[in-house]
Amino acid sequence: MKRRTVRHVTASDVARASGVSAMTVSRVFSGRAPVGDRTQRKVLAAARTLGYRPNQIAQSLALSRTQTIGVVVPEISHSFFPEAIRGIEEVTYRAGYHLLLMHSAETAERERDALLTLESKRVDGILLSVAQDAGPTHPYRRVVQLGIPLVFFDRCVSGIGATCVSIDDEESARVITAHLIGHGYTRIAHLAGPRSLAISRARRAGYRAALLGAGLACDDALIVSAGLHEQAGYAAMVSLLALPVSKRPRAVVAINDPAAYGAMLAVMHSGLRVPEDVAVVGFSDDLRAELMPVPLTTIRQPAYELGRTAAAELIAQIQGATAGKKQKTVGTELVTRRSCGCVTPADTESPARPR
Amino acid sequence: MKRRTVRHVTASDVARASGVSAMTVSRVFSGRAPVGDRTQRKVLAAARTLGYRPNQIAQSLALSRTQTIGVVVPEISHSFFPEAIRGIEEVTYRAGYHLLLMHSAETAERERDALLTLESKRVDGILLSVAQDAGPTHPYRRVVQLGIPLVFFDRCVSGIGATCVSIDDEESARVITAHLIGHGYTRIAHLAGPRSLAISRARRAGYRAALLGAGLACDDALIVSAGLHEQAGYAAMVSLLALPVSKRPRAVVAINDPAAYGAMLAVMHSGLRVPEDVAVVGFSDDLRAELMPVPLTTIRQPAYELGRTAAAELIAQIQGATAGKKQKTVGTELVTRRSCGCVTPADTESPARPR
DNA sequence: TTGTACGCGTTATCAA
DNA sequence: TTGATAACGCGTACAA
Repeated sequence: MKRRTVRHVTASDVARASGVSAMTVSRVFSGRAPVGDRTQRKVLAAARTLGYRPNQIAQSLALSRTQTIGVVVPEISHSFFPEAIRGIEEVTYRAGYHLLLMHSAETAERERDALLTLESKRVDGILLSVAQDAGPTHPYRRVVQLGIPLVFFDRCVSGIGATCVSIDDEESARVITAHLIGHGYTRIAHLAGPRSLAISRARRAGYRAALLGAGLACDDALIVSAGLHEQAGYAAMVSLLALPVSKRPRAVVAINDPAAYGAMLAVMHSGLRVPEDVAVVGFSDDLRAELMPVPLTTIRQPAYELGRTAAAELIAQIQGATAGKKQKTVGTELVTRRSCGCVTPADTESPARPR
Repeated sequence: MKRRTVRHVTASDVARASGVSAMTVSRVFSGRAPVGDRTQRKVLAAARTLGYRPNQIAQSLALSRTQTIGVVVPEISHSFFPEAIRGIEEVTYRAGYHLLLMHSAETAERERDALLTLESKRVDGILLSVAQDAGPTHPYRRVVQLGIPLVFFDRCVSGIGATCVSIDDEESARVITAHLIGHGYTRIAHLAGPRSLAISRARRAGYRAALLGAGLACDDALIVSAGLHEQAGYAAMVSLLALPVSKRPRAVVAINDPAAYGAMLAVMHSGLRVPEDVAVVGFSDDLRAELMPVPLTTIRQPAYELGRTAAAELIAQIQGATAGKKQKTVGTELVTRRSCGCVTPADTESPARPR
């Protein structure tokens, strides 16, 4: 005959049991008020026997503070985001904040929904990575105007006064493209991401900058619009392979690792070899990069570090720091493996040791 | 001169602006009460111009319901959990619940902490996967006694009256071991997990059952205690390879995929081949299984499905269903790849098509 | 159909 | 050092 409705012990219960007022109980638990030594012991004893835990919902209402941070991600299981979330959690946990995790599923509608919900739930701040098909209207602006601290991570929107923590996409794309150029490639294609995403535009710009900086022509026929996934990379590569042999690229800079993987498969399925016939490089260094049929040369995105940085920045803003830089970047690293054809076999012959 | 403290629009503000009482505003937004047609329009108009959103903290306090579910996971970025969380999110989102994500980092202390916090935050229910070094005291019992619905997923604790959703570890381990036996292996080792985990015990039991069921001896020297990670698998395999050649196993059943990966590397680093000299099979089918130096034969754990099932079960309990089965299992699948030496090369020569 | 009074559990404020 | 009271923003119960 269990009662269904949970009956929780309140401060008044503890107060009654220990012969003081509810206010004193509150003081004991909040810690920041003078309480008599004996009183304190009495209260704590009563609280222990009754199993009292302060009701954080009531606290939140009274204090207008929830100690909770909303995290909005476009994907949950793409390896980048779990890592970033781990970084976020690491920092927020230490600072005494908890995470409300929302999933936008790459859609503008669910992202908007998530923000409104987080507003209703009165989170103290929001960390957000923009959905791929974020629409034209910006629900972010409302958040900023309400005065809710907002920090974008990885995928940002500029011009609305929110801080952005990301890698330097343009510079990183320039570096990896220049790496190919430095090893003698000249006909280099780019599997570009959706134009709606700032990272797509930045990476494309870096790709162009590298070509132009090396005095190479930038042939628009070699820039193919793709999505962010394997299938899209596969399809885009197929279309590049359909070009006349003389126009066919000898190397490909993919928008990210999954797209690079798709491209790699397309090359192999067409009977060509990576990197001998077509070199492929990615962007992300997700878990699988090292284990692909041909280990992938890519840009390592420090997802964990990025999450930490974004979280630290948000907490600083919540705690009233005068908003610092609007743009923070965390460093990336070029990871050279076999797929770019720039390494001697000996370097990568034996499988990596466990890490 | 922005004010730092967020000033939110309340129901009273809307009431004043539309010439009704706060109660009527509440009725309009909760939907379940008779409200005059004209009144409704007035209220909605005022709410829109003012940008009113109900304060869910206040709602929660009044209703003793937060529409929030706590999710406690021991690891965030191990590929299994992101997938499971995605399944959980899918179901809870549709049912109008939100997720408070807590990370126990495989420690009993942080797990306990997480549960107390979730209690304080008055979540409507909790989904939990047990930490590896969960101590002897069970903080779960308190949760159950308080009447907070609790459902374990993947890693469970029995005997405290909470439902458990998991795969049938014992049966799955039996199946994959039997698969090896069916292909002629007789000296089969097991890289076992920590005894403290129920899944470790179950998988070990399945391994034994397969051997005994086939009339094979179960040699304790071939059961090596390992952890759940690459390094542990590597070390355990090294110790097996140090056995006299006649006692050395021809096949290894690892507790999970990371351990199998470590074992595979150990075999290769010792100059032997997988599967020709030592066959290796795993358990999990994480993302990397397909892409390992030798593609890994393993048990596919439907993490997504498991998350969905656990979430659905929890919501049913929250909504007052008489607690159903205490134990639910979701099906697994044997995924045969090259590492077990049971497949002809032709089957796996070309890389998989994109999925 | 609408409004008033009160409670949810806590904290800030002021008085003792 | 401690207690009484009001307030946080909303919903239930009842009255109008």
